[in-house]
Amino acid sequence: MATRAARLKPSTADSPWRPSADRARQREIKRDAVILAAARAFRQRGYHNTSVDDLASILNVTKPTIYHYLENKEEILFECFRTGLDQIRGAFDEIRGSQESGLARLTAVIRRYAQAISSEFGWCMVRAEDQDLSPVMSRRINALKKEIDQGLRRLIEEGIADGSIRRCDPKITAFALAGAMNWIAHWHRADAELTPEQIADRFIEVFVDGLMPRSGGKTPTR
Amino acid sequence: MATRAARLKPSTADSPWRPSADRARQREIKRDAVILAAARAFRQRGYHNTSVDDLASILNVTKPTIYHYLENKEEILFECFRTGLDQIRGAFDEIRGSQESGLARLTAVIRRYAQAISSEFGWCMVRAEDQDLSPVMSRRINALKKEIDQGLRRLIEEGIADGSIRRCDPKITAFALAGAMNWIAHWHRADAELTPEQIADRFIEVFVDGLMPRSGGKTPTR
DNA sequence: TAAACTGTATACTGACCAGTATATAGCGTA
DNA sequence: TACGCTATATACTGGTCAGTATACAGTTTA
Repeated sequence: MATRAARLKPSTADSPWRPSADRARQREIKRDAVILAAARAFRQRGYHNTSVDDLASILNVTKPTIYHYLENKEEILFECFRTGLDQIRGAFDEIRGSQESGLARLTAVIRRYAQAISSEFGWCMVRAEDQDLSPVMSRRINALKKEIDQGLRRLIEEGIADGSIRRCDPKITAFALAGAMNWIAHWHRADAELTPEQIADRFIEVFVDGLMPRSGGKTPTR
Repeated sequence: MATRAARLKPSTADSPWRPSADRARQREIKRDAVILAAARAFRQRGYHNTSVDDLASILNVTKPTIYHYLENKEEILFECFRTGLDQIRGAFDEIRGSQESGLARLTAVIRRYAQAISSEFGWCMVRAEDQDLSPVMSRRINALKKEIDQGLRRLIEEGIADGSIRRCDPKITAFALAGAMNWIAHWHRADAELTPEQIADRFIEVFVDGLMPRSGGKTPTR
């Protein structure tokens, strides 16, 4: 957006967009730095226990500098949220057009999902409260959340249709899956013994095979 | 505690403990009313977005009255948390001494767990942040949470030992179960189409049977 | 009836904090 | 060099809110 504005500005220099683009790039880098620092601080101390002054001091600047890059505190939270959520959306993008079974595609999404939730932005994604956001932001966030939920449900439905997933209630199953994964943000820390990949693999085992012993062999997905 | 203090106080009336006990009872009732109102308000608007003045006005009293029954805001949150958590502990108490299989006991706990999480106190239980609590309270809460987690793990281990549960990682499986259930607090509302019992039953189906179709018949637990 | 205790209110304090008004230094452009 | 734009700072404002000092009314106890 800043980049586009810079390009639209008339310029007579022989390399018109070079310096502007560079500045815009700098701006973006700094803005991202604020968002990352915020995500870390929010995860560690909570949204309400982190003041904008705190963020500024973490970044060795003062408050007005933060406000130079982002409208208000809510927008910071929103951007943290969105960054995390985009990773999960990416998981769905990756399997788009895949010819694999519904179950195989679902497990692929689960792996990426677990990674996103374990990231620095996981906490914001999971704990960003409706109540802390204006109605407008709240609607935007809920729309994004809904998209993820629908994506999970659709995969489950497709799995049922192609026979790779047992007949079940797609809605509740999607809730159970999302809940288990979102909860990772509560207990996983970078120094943990299990990597996000390992967690994902074991979750997949639990969900795919179920708790009851099977008479047959192992699942074909592993 | 107030009751005990009242009983210890020397009294010469012919029915010495009657009025005191009555007062203590009144006090308890009012204290509980504060906690319930707080749980509802916190769930609806969040802890930080609910002021003690708000609680007071919901209860048609003023702030000092609230402080007459509870030390500070943190204690209110803690009591909300504990009330919810006690319900889950009750689930474990109920199966104590049961002769059923590990899997059967686990599903029994899940049913009660789902109910507790769907209660008015579910939100507080799940969303009470470490960061909003003093180190002392935080430790107390984490000890209680750990107790639940250990309880789940033990049931899973016992199920594996008695053959009712497939061999799996008890720790991660307990996390997956707890996560799925705790997440109920995020999406379930009293007016939902599914009752907590129905949710629990479908969760059990998902976790027990797994996503992959089984060659054999249905699970014996249903 | 007097003293002590209990429950509740009014009115205040001190801290915190989101957001802003304004100044300024440096850089790009003419 | 002069102008304007960008990035950053200092210093302030207005509002919120947890928690408290104090008063008082009703009830129990002596």
